[in-house]
Amino acid sequence: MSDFQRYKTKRMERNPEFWNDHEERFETFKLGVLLKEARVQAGMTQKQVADRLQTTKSVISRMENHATDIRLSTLEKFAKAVGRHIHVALQ
Amino acid sequence: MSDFQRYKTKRMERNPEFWNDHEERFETFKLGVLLKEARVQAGMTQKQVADRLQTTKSVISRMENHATDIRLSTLEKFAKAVGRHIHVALQ
DNA sequence: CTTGATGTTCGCACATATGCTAACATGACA
DNA sequence: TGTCATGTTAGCATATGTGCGAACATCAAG
Repeated sequence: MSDFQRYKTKRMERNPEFWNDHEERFETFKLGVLLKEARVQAGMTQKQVADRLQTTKSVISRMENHATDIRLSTLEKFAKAVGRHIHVALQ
Repeated sequence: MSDFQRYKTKRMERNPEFWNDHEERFETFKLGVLLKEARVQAGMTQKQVADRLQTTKSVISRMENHATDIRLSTLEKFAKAVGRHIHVALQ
């Protein structure tokens, strides 16, 4: 089971109406999964990423889980911290 | 000359120190150009895009020119208005 | 059972993107 | 010359993302 499926199942238990029509939240959640995958693939803990960004682990956790939206600059910072860079395209 | 070159030249005249070390602004400006290109290719005016988003043309102009940062949700709205969708990747 | 590492969530203060109006510049066109 | 369409910019109010500390849950190691 994917991380996304796992999350969705867990989320549904607590708050069934969450997924009804919030396409945007859905999209941004997928981004959170993307962030986590990038971090894990870099072999880093949330605290390690946080230290590189001179912030705290709670900030990183929120980005990977709760965030309903995010600024491009924040995304870019995270990407750099895990040794990547973001690519944005309109297609 | 590209839109970017034109802008840079014009911007330099007014505010030479602008480009010294603001990589982030630089990046987000390139995004502005991307937005404008997408809109023009869609054959739409700023007002037409604004109407689809139920906002004003000044908002669109700022996105294409001044914006130093932007939310993913805002980017997505713009993309939809010009008949596209955004693609974000960490590579 | 205790301890440390890791991750999650909440509440608050603060920074800043966003939405709007108004004013202005420019170019096309009658 | 006057008018309209288009685009830019500034100022303000508002919405919301971000940074932080504190409390908590889980799990592995001792």
